[in-house]
Amino acid sequence: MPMETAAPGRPRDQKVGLALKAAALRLVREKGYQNVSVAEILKLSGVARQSLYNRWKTKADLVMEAFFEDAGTRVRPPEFRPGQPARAELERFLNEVFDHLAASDGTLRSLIAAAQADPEFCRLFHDSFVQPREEMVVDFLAEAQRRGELPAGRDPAMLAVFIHGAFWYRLLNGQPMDPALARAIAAAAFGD
Amino acid sequence: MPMETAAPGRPRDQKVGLALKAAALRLVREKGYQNVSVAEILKLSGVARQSLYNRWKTKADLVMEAFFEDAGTRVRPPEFRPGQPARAELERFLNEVFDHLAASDGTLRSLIAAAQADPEFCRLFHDSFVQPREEMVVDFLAEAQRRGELPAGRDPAMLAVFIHGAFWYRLLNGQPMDPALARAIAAAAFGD
DNA sequence: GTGATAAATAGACTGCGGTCTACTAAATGG
DNA sequence: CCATTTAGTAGACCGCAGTCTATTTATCAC
Repeated sequence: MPMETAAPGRPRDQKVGLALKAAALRLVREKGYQNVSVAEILKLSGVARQSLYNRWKTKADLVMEAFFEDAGTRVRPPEFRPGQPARAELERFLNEVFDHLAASDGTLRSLIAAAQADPEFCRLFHDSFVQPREEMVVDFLAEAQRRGELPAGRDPAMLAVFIHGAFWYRLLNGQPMDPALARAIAAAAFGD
Repeated sequence: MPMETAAPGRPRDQKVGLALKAAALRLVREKGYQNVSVAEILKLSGVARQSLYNRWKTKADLVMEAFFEDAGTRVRPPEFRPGQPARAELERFLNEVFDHLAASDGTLRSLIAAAQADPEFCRLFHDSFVQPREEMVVDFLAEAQRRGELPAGRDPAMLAVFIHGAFWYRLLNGQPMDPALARAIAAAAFGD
C-alpha cells in the first residue's frame, strides 16, 4: 500500500470523476463525439463545470480517458499461437481493430482531429494511445522476422508505420475499413 | 468562350471573392489556421460576413481554396527523367512535399482535422486534393513497374496508400517530416 | 476550535464559427 | 418605369468550449 502524502485541503471525490467518465462514455457512444456538448455531460453527471476542468484540460482529454480506458482490453494484441501464421494473425488483429473502430463510430477520428489543434493533447494521445499500439505491432513483426516468417531485409518499425499509416489514411478520408483492407495490408507487409 | 447563361439578379463581384482569398491566405501564412478568426479575415478583406458564406460553406472551404489553389504548382509531380532512377525521383518528390508542408506550417493538419467533423468537406477535400495526389503516385509507380524498376508483384495503388498513409501518420502525430523519412519510404516502396 | 488549503458548486463571461434578419444595390425581363 | 431576383452590407443572434469569480464544504495542522 502506497504512503498517501496527505495533501492539504479537501480531498477529491472519486465519484465526481467516475460520474463524468460514465456520462461522457455513454453520451459519446450514443450520439458521437461531435454531437455531445460539455454542458450535456455536466447535466447527465450532475457535476459542476469547474470539477471537469479541474481533472481534464479539454473535452478531448476526458473522452479519451473515458473511451479508451478499457479499449486496450477490447482488442487482443497480435501474438504467436501454434499453427497460426504471423500473416494471418496480423490480419486477425487488424480486423478486430477495424471492428472496434466501427463500433465506436467516429470517436478516434474526432480525437485525432482534436490533437491537431492542441499540441499538448497531441503528445498525450500519441504517448498513451498511438505509440503503445504501434509498438505492439513492431514487436510482433520483429518476432515474426526472428522466426523467419517475415523477410530479413525489412524494417519492422518502418513496416508498423506503413501499416498504421494506411489505416489512418483510410479512416480519416472516410473510406471503408473492411476485411479487404486488412487482407491487403497483411499481404503487403508479409508478401514478396 | 462559354455561353454565359445570364443568371437573374445582381451579379457577383469578383473582387469580393478575391479579397477574401487574399486575406485568408495572408493571415493563415502569417499566423496559422488556428490563430486566424473569420472576423479577422472579414476585417482585412473589408467584406461582409454573409458574402463569405455565400461563396464557401465554412472557413475550412475558403482556406482550402485560398491555400491550395496554387499548391499544385509548387510541387513538381513525380516523372521519369533520363538517368534518374524511379526510386530517387520518388524520394525527390517526397522531399518537395515535406518542404512545402513545413513552409505552410500546420495548414494541412488543420484541414484534415476540419474534415473529420464535416463529411461534406471531407469529400470535397479528398476529391479535390487528396485523391489527385494519390493518383499521381499510383501512375508513377505503375509506370516504374512497367519499366521494370518496381518488382512485378506489388500493387501500385496499395503502395500509394502506404506511402501517403505513412506521411499522414507522421504529420498528424507531430513527428518530423525529414529527408530520412523520405528515404525510408522510398526504400520500402522499391526495396526488396 | 481556528486557520489554511483545495474541492465542489453555481453561474457569469469571452471569443469562436456559423446563422439569421433587414436593408440597400445592381442586374434582369416586361 | 417597375417587378423580380440575387449580391452585398451591417449587425444581432445562437450554441459551443473553455475561463473566471464567488461561495460553500471537507480535510489537514495546530
